Amino acid sequence: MIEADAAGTLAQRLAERIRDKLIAGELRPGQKLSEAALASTLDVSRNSLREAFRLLTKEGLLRHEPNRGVFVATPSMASIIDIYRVRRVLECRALEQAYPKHPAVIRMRTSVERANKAREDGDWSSVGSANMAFHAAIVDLADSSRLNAFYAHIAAELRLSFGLLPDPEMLHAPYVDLNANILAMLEAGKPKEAAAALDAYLAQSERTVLAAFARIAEPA
Amino acid sequence: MIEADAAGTLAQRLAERIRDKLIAGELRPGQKLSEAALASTLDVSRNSLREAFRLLTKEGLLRHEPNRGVFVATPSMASIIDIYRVRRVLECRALEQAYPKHPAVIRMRTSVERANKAREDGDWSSVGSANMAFHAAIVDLADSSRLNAFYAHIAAELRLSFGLLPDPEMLHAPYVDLNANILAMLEAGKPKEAAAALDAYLAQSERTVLAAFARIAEPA
DNA sequence: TATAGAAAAATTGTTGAACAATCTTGACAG
DNA sequence: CTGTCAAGATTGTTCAACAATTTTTCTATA
Repeated sequence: MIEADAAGTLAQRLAERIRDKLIAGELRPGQKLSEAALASTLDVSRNSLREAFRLLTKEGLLRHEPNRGVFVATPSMASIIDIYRVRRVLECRALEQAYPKHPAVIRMRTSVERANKAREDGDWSSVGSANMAFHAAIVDLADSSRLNAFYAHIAAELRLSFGLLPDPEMLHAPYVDLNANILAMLEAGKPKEAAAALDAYLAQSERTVLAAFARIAEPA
Repeated sequence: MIEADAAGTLAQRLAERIRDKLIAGELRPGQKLSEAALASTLDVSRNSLREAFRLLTKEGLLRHEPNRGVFVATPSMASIIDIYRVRRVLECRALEQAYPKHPAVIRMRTSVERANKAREDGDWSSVGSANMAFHAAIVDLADSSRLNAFYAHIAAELRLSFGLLPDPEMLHAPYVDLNANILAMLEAGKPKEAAAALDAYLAQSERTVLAAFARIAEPA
């Protein structure tokens, strides 16, 4: 893996670079992205950058105000609540209706194992990645490429919110065991119970994120 | 309402114009959209048109093959099946978990009434519109702007498939009464039953569409 | 005749400059 | 202090050009 991101058109590559900066926290929410400045920084033309902006705006990562510019999307209580509603619809339904021998179940299991190992090593960042992979695998149970793509956007947007929080990785840590439980129920042929557990998981996670967000949003 | 579509940037307006042509059937699936030709037809620059292409590609209405061009998305059995999977996840879950006094219920009712009236008048096109509105209202029960936006894309893509079929509006006609039943169950405080009925509805609709599609796809 | 391959043409990818339209800033008058 | 208006900066849009890639055309050869 020597190559960086040499795929497709320049706009796509640009979108990827900016997306990385976004989830890496290099670009702060609400920050304005000047066309001229960014174009010269990234050493591309304004036209190409604008195409990338259109891409990222459609993904919900940027906000485009005509004649005013594009800004990094700013997470809010409302957006976090909205995102968790989406997660409940997609994940719970996919899990509830899942075929217990679906290939994605294997990915769920490997994700749990990776998370366990990472937790032992104290590698919280990897715990977070494994957790995200676990939930992406759940959505994949529904066998729809459109749902997968949509969930990828939602997950990226949620990561934007996480980036604002202190100790973002720690948010995932408590849920490793819950994931294992959910997986066990599914493999035991009890998808309904697994879905119920997932619903509880999401409710708890949502409360935690909202609380942490409220703490930093209004320190008044 | 004299104004046509004077909102936002040129790329957005272009996207809307092309989207309209797409669902109106003026642009055929698989057809290549030449940048130079379309730009001169629509009397805009290639750059602006390219921005619009990026928008519509993200919506799933166009397909972008780097260095080869953009094409009108071509419906297939696989895409129809995928879309109906999405519909089941979004609509059934939203209905099942719905609060019976949610404002969207009113829109569901007016949609049913509009469909009934249109059917009496033999206005099948309006029956179709009312039917689409009914299902959009169902998704709105989940109270998520992201789900609403996603469903709008899915609906537009499905309409692309309908456009290929003979008597596309007739596809909606048989379902007016089923919608009324679903609404009645929801208003009677039985969301679970309503969701089950909707699931059956979608299964039947999917079969019909697939059968019609198969008939025109391989007339060998 | 068929076909592989090279040359030519057409199309997409990308850039830079230019100007119009709109927004932002800041000075100034009341 | 506040509202107005001009100046400056930024986005919106177009155009022309060239590079990179694909498609088409044509030819030489088996």
